[in-house]
Amino acid sequence: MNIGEASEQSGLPSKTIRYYEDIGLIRPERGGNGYRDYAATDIHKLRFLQRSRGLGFSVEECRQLLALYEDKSRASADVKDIAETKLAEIDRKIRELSQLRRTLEHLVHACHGNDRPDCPILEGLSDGG
Amino acid sequence: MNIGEASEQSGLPSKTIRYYEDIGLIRPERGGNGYRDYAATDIHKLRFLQRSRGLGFSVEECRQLLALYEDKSRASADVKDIAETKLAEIDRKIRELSQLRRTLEHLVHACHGNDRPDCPILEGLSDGG
DNA sequence: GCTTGACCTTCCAGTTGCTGGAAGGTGGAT
DNA sequence: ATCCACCTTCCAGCAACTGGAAGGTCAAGC
Repeated sequence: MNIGEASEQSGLPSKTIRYYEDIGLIRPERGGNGYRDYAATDIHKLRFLQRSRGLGFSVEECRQLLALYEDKSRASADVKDIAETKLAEIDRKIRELSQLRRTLEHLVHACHGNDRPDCPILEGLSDGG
Repeated sequence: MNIGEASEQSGLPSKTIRYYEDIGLIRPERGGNGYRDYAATDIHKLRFLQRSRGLGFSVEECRQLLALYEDKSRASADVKDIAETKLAEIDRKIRELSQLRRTLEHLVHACHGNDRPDCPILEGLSDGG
């Protein structure tokens, strides 16, 4: 599969896919013509990258997450720690998104027309939960 | 409140806080000595920025989100559209995080010791939940 | 009152993570 | 053979910080 279709399948621009190869996140085969050739697992990894990057994980964190799928990493013991740290982080992100959602919804529905500069909803903004 | 305490309260490095001022996201007062002076609402905004940035929203998106708390924006009609778009986006992010969580947990608990290069869990990686 | 040290200021350079564009090769269709 | 859409590398620029230099501020202690 060429990079164009890989781009479509993963939702990532070709440019970004090449960049991810530059920094060693993926290693597609090359055809006789020099074109990159993406296998199914490459596409899975790319989609995974597309998602986790969009969810606020850094490229290095994504590298760790991807490493969890590599055998040598999965064999290692401290990788479980990494995974559990990531799980906790994901839980926190989910909580924060839920809070953000509540705040936003409240703001849209309840605060319409209120023009005080220090709207009480602002108070709830940072309370997390 | 000086920038150091604002940094502690918000979880953002002072550098980042100054940067956010540079690009016009916040406008703290200045004391007679030239020091930035952060009010409670500034802290709320900073914490909000810390969170929404960490959740994968771009600075420009954060600017839009912050604008929802400004009166002129709240009065406008199409801002409700922005808010609803953001709500949908947040819902999507929550779903993706939940899927990422399931995948990760499954991988940690169920795939231990499996050293096939194309572990079937990889298949589930991109299926979104 | 003078020094010490922790804070603050601006400015400028470097890093990360892309993103766009130039210059040129490949490959199927007419 | 020529077209056009694809691919390649390389290099430059942008977004969002991040670090460090050079210097001002302020409360504490001698």
